[in-house]
Order: sequence, then C-alpha cells, then structure tokens
Amino acid sequence: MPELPEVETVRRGLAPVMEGATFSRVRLKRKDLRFALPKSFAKRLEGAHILSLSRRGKYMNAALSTGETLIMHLGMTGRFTIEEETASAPGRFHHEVAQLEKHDHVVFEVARRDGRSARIFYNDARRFGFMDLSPTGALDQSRHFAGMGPEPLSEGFTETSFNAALKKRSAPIKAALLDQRVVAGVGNIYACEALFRAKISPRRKASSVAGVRARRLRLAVIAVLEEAIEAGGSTLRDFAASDGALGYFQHNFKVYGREAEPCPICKTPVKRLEQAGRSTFFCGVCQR
DNA sequence: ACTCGGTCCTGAAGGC
DNA sequence: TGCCTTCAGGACCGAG
Repeated sequence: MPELPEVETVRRGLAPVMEGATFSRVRLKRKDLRFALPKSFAKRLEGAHILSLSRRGKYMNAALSTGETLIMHLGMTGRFTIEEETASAPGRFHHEVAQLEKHDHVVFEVARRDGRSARIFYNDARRFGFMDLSPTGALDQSRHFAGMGPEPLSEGFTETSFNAALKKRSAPIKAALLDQRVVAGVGNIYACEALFRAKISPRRKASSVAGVRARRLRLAVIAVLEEAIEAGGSTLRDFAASDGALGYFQHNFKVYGREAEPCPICKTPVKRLEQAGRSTFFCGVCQR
C-alpha cells in the first residue's frame, strides 16, 4: 500500500524527529524482516548521527555520520510510530522500557539535539518491509537503487526518458508503470489512477503509448502523486496530533477499489481485471 | 533483454 | 461460533 506519496508523508513525519538526532539505542525483536537484517545492524547504528532523511522511490534513506546509509522500505504494512518523552518529566518516557505491540520489530531510540529523546517503533504485520545498510557514497549503485528509474517529481522524469523506457516494451502499460526501472515509486493504486486520468487503457501495449498519449500519461503520473502527497500532508497533521502513528491515510481514489461503481466521468461501471497477478481498476469507455 | 508467474507474510473479509 | 478460502501486494527470482 505505501507508494511514493505515502512514503513521502511518513518521511515528512519522521524527519523532524530523526534529522540531527543520534541513535542512542537500537533494539531488534527479530533478526529478519522480509530479508535478514545486515550483520551487526544495531551496533552499526548506535552512536551514529542522522544527517538527513530522504526518499527515493518507495524507499527512505537515513544518511549517517558513519558513512553508511540506513535504507528502509515499508513493504505493504510497514509503519512507524513515534513516542516522545513525557513533556511533564523531561528525560523520562511514560514507560521506562519500551512497550512492544504485536508486530513491532525494530525500536530506534534517538537522542535529539534539544536534549529530548524519542522512541521510533517499526511495526510490520506482513513483514514485507525491510531495512539495509549501504555505504552512502555507493548508494546509487546498491542493489536497491541500481537501475531504478527517475524520480517522477524531479527534472529527471522527462518526456524523452519516459518515451525511451516505454518504447521497447511489449508488456501492458500497467505493468510498465509498476516497473521501478521505468519510473520510481508508482505502485498498483497510482498506476490505476494515472491511467484513468490519462484516459489510457491499462491493457494497451506500453510501446503503443507514445507521442501525445505518453505526454498525457507522464503528466497524469505527476499529478496523481502530487495530489496524494498534498492529501497526505493534511492527514499527517491529524496523525501528529493524535497518537504518533505515521503512515496510512485515506485518499479519494477515482477508480482503484471501485469495481462496479459508476465511472466519475461517464457513469459506466468501473471494471476490474487481473494483470500479472494484480488487480487493475479502469473505465472501459473513458480509457482507450 | 524482456515477460510472466510463483513466493513471501498475516490479517481481514466472506462463505458455509 | 468457527473453520476454511481468498485476497491484498512490492520486490525478487527462476524459467521461458
């Protein structure tokens, strides 16, 4: 579920707590998430300063003073919860020892520059998420990012690069959008939404999306992601005001998850179809 | 070089 | 009420 906009929203929630802070203690409830955590994971983090928290596609990257970068992927059900020190008693948490809930797998304790500490819990029921460490200087060459396509909200996502990526593909355009080598950060939901917005059939061959169609689709990808980030920003404020849980927010999708409901444009029932084992939602009339 | 299907994981939802 | 099946899906891997 967390695609680029959700990850960006989580990043914005974590950044004020993590950036400039130091990992004072890292606790693991298990040695693996989706993959084995790197060797000496906690030891390599403890004492490290967090220089910045950035995002690449669906990944968050915490650049550390040690020369390594902590790479975090939320998978499907990954979420972070922040527990601040009790305001009435600086230096103390409500619970002396972190209280773990079901599926809490990692706890970062950080000391912030203002002297206040925080605990950051990583919870992931389905454990599709993962964490890794990679030398910061070679991050782009790491197995996670080598070959990854351009950031859709950056200058690098050009008409030229998009056209070139689609041109050689015989797979359906829906599958191409999900391929992180074509464009980074798009998942099943926003692939459906972008295709609807661009009025392009998900079944159309990627190579046939060229010219004006490719231009429309590129702009649609950018627009749906930007709108979702904007929507996430507002819910982030709500989350921060409540319990410190960062992650999911309800966004109003036009076609995703709306099988048999009327298309918002032509009122024809939205169709669902399976592509590469994934559900695709679309309007058979508006999208060609 | 690309495409496709299977795999991981667990909770929610629906059928009987 | 309870058991069973199905579905959700990002990244990866092996086969074609």
